[in-house]
Amino acid sequence: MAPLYDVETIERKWQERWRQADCFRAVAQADRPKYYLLEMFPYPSGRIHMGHVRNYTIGDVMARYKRMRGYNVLHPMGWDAFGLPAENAAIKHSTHPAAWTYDNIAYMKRQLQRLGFSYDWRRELATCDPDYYRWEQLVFLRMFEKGLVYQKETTVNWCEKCQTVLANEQVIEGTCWRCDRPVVARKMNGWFFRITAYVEELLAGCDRLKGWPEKVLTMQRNWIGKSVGAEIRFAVEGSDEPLTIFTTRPDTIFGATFMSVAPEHPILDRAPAERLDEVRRFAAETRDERQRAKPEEELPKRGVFSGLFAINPFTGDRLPIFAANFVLMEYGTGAVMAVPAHDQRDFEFARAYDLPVKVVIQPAEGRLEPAAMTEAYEGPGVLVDSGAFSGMASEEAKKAITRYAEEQGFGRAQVTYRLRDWGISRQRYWGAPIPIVHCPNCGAVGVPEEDLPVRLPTDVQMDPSGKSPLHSLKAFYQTVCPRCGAAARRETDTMDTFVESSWYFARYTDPAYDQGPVNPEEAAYWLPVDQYIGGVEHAILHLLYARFFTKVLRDLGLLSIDEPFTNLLTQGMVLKDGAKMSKSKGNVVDPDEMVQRYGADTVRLFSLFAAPPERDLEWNNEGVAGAHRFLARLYTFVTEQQDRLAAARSLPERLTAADRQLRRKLHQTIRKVTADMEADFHFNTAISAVMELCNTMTGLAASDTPPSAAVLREAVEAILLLLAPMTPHLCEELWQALGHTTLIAEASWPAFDPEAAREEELTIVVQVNGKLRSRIQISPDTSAQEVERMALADDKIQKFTAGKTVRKVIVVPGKLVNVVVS
RNA sequence: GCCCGGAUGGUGGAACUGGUAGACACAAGGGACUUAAAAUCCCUCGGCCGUAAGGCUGUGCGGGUUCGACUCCCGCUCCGGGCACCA
Repeated sequence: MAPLYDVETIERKWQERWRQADCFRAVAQADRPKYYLLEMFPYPSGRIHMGHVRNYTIGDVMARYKRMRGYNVLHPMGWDAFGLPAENAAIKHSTHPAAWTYDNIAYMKRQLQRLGFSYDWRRELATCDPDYYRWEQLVFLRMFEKGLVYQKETTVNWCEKCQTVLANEQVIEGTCWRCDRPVVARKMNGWFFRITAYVEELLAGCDRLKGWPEKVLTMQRNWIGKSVGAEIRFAVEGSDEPLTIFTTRPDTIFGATFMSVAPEHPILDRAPAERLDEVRRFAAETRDERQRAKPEEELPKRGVFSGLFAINPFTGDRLPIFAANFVLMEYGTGAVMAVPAHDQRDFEFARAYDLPVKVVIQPAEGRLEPAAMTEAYEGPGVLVDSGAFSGMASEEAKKAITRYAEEQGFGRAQVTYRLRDWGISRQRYWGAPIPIVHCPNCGAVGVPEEDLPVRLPTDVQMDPSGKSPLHSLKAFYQTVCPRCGAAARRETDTMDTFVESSWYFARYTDPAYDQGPVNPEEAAYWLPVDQYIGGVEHAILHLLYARFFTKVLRDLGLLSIDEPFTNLLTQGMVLKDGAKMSKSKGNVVDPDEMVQRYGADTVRLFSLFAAPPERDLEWNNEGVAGAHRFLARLYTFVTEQQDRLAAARSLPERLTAADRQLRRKLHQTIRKVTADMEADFHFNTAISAVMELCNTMTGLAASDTPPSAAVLREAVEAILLLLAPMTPHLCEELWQALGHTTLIAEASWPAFDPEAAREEELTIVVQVNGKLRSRIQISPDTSAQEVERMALADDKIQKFTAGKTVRKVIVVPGKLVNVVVS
């Protein structure tokens, strides 16, 4: 289908006018209410995809709407420009990551501009720009000073072929996503952000973020994974050093029949010589097994007796200590007391190795017999066989037993989290250098702030192996210690790219500020972000990191907010043929092609119309054509009557029935669309309301008794204003056609007139026993008694009530009458 | 396994706080205009019965509450997402 009006000319024209008028430039004005609207910035991968189009369209509608409502709107755009794909592309195409990245930025920027998004491009930033990452390095150093950054040796995903660490998400079923070779676990030194120092505040914030989807908050809470319980020390036979375990069920401690520790647990080094080989072999096997296992696979419970025994401090029982494949060194203390009767994993393990099962909790219903149990009972109940604690309810016993352990000095209440510190070291080239120098005398020393930025050298040759050139670039890593002057080695790892995206929203408030990461005055005016919009795939990573970083920047005195994003909208995916668009499936829809064929307004309109924002959107080319036809009808209607409409002045003194009908529909539509915009971003219903209004308008205009020109003009103007945030180019064009000389982008949102919106006549539904039987027309001021009388007198209703007794009549004012008969 | 969502015509989706189910579109079918096509315009469009008027039925399934249930409650089924030996 060819475009039905000259979209190319119209859209280019208005994009140019907006640019000339500079109408999306944001300037802080203390006396005006601000609105900071932000969409997640893109990675410059090459071209924008429909997911971007949808995300940025939703954001643009809100930004334009808020402007029309009188807010001082900040709506910036930039580029999440560091990342591994640039390195891969550079190797593949024999270019430089920077060149590839900046080419992509230029191309994608043109694409975004062609869609008519109302960004303040003056604030554009790219995170690979030294003027951006120098401030990130400064924040890193301040965090280092405060102990919020530290280095430690840890296990990472390493690809031999690519000579690099892979992020968890780059490990596909145990193999490298790029070369398909198995990933190996490797101990490496790396830098960590102490996000766990903020774990309680991050968790508490989840209860206060009223503007976030509950789903995202739940995911964050789960990720943080707070467990309340107790830490208990068990003496180990023949050793001074106790074995410390963490449990959430101290109430079951009398039921412990053995102990399980992670295969890597240090206590195993103390195993008797005759068991040591077997224990070490088991640890090695488990490591391999975990390596090979698919992530979702639950391995059968296996273990090996260490030869060691622990003493239950409550019972004095001698408990064999097993190395077990299901115990994780990274969680809790890497050791657990095993209560097979009341923990499913321990139960399975006990059955597999023929270990005793001791019941210490009896449920309210029934009675547990160890021999008869086929699974553990993990629910609450009453303690039995638990010494002085017998007879207590399990919840009460948790506290009592913990208190007792504390009094006796072998335990205490303890809280454990699933959240780990954030490992930010990447053995990649295309990232922000970590501003550290490793000195043989002084250890890790921060680069002095006056020496920032530590520039990422650009005169490097990319190594086809994927190995970062920084590791072998003497000019980069050879340096001297800033503290003692000794020859030293510069850190050659770069930062995780999630660091850049953790604070970019704050930088937008003054991206050129050269006195620090954030201009305090601008930040004080604009922050926090009032509305943030992006994909739900960032529910944990980016959104949690950004929350963490906000608190860090606050504690460094750089920001004065606690949370970065007041309201969050997670938009659904764009699907084609029921599946996510992908090259391999061949179901990719190219935004450029769509824009060229139908124009930006049509693409925007369809993205908004096809589904509410939070739901997945099925792309449908026929539907796009339909959206285009709607715009074309409006265009034709206005241009055909342009002279009449442009000449029309104030409303006539006496309105005809058609005038009143159109105005009623018009003002009802303004009310409806305003409510949709304010309440829940349901643009799809807002658009359908405007479509109804257009149908009413064109229908009346073509009738024998058309509305007057002035009323038509009022309707057209309102339609244009209501659609302006969604399809801004066409609305500007038609706004001008009506004779306006100012931009609709700078116009005010229309007000609705309740008087004009009021119905002159209401349709009341009449039911008999809840079934629709008739409709009656009444005037809005008819009394309930009168409505009831009219309903009962209605012919059709009489038919259904004849010969029956009317038991009850329910009148819902303005809605319906239900006659109950029997 | 646990935690969230969701299920409405051929399709995408509407339905306020329990009050006309299917708005608005798309597709399909029929018609008008045209030499023809495109574009445009008009009509039909959940299912069953009926020439019609109208009736019955219908929001994943089974119960319940209510004058009245897509909406609330209880019990399931299926689909999507997140987490997952987390002690």
